[in-house]
Amino acid sequence: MKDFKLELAKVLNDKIPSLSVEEIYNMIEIPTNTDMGDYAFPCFKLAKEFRKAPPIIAKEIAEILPETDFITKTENINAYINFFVDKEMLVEDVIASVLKEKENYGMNTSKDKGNVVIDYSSPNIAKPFHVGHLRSTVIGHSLYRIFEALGYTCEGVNHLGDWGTQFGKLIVAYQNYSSKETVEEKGISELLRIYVLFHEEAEKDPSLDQAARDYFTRMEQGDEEALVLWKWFKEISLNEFERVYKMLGVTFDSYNGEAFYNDKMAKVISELEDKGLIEISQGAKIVRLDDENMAPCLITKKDGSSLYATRDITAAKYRKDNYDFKKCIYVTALQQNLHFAQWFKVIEKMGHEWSVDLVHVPFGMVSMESGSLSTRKGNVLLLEDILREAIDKTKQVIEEKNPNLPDKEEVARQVGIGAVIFDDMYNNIIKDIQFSWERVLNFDGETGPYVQYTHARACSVLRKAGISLDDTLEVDYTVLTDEASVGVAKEIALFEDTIKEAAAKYEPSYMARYAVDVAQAFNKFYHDNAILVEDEKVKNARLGIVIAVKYVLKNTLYLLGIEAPEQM
RNA sequence: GUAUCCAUAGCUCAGCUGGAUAGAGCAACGCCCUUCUAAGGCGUGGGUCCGGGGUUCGAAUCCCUGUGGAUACGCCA
Repeated sequence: MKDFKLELAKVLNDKIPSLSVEEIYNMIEIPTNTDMGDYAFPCFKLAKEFRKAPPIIAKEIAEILPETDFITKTENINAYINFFVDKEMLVEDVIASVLKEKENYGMNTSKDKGNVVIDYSSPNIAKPFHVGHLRSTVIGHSLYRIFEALGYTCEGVNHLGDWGTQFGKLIVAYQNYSSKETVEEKGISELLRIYVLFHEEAEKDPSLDQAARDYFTRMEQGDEEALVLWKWFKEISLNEFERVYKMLGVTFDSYNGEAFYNDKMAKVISELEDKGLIEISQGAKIVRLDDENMAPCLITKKDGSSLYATRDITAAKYRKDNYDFKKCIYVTALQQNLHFAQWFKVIEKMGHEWSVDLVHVPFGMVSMESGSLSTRKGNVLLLEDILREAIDKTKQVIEEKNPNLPDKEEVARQVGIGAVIFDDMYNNIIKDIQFSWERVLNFDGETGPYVQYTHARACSVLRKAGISLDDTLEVDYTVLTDEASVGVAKEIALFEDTIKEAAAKYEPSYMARYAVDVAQAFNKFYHDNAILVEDEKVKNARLGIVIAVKYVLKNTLYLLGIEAPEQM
């Protein structure tokens, strides 16, 4: 695809040699108002060099610019030079390349950019999967696909919270308040019940906490009895998680959780000691970070057992050794900022230059009307319940709008879940979210179902047209110069840049916003232009747009981890 | 107390590395289905961009400061 902006930068560079093509490229803007042009070049910055007022400079440059094939009109308003690109060329350039590349449009399949490790979802074993876990899961999964689309090879790691003192708590709780039969029968909900109960009881009787810590220490020392229980709890949880992942369509390449690093930590601790970073403080091993204006990073407790940071440092080293990553991305809540800042710094102090490739992607908190989520307090909203509710709502809408739809169950699943995923990533991920049934179950406006609906609409037209996506379409681009058609083409042209920006900012929301932009442009086009008309030339040209939109919407939804049903 | 994050329309938010009259969606009201899916399109109303300084030709955007909210700060993850 041709980069008109770059071509334009070259033309301008010819008259403004003091700036590089790249500098000019970065100065070129897209006007807020489309009837001011397709591109604009502001001349304010040239004032110093030319020693003239910006509007005069703009006027002078505009006058000496050579004629080019792709610029039809150059207009000078104040300090701006506005350019109008040849509409036919623009539309042809964009639509033809989508029709040529088809489902690979915008997707770099070369896999030659190196490895990216993405650590996401990472739920704690023995706790149910609630709304709070959705964000990491869905954001990480989307980033995975975004980086793959840019040519990276991703390794999706579910760093399960399957190690730590909470298992000591769970074991103590199990022994005190439950039985083998009850856990077998009720599964994770029983584990949750006794976990909550434990915390209530421990407030009254602190010796329970001590007992829990002792049990965890035994686990780290390889105690059989403790490990059998631990393994059992883990299996129960994993079964539950798998069910949710399947619903969401989320996958992982590795389930190496915290326990996986149990036998690898000693080496790291001795490395820290060898490098003189460890200090004993109140019986615990710590790395001081005073010079960084941060609290110390705790490496081991006074009883010698490991901590969160110990396992993260160990895991990072393991990943570097095994994946030789270009980046290692951690998708976790903003609350963990300090934790990541601390241990990233520890890695740096160890002398590993790859510490700069460790990236924490923080997201905002999810709360409910009823207050903050807390597993320990039992204030949870299960993700599965939300997904089910969304699917049910979708079924109702289908019965109302399209009762003859084939495959209703499957479509309801795709749309209901798409709605939940889209809602979670529509805003910048740093924003806190207060969970709202009203918002999640709203399918109008800037929502997942709206984008899916637009895609299904495009598919419907293609079905009615009786053409297959494999057919080669003769498109006469001269009939696609109306505002709505050009509008669609311009949106499509932004696809690749949007993916790059989404990756650079670790913001799947860019893709969600983009999906809506494309859908809006297409719906306007759809409304303004009859597609299946008598005139073959017009029909084929407009079908070209429909096909292009279908591919772009489908790919954008894919990058968000959302399915694109052909009918709904 | 210290650190980090957030503050834009009634509500939820966009606004890219500062640039031409601050944009969407929801909600409200009005219009458009004998025409390819109305989960759609079009229109109307609605804004001291939290306050105050500063940098700049130019600030919602950058810097400082105040206010309000959230979160985190040693043996949880």
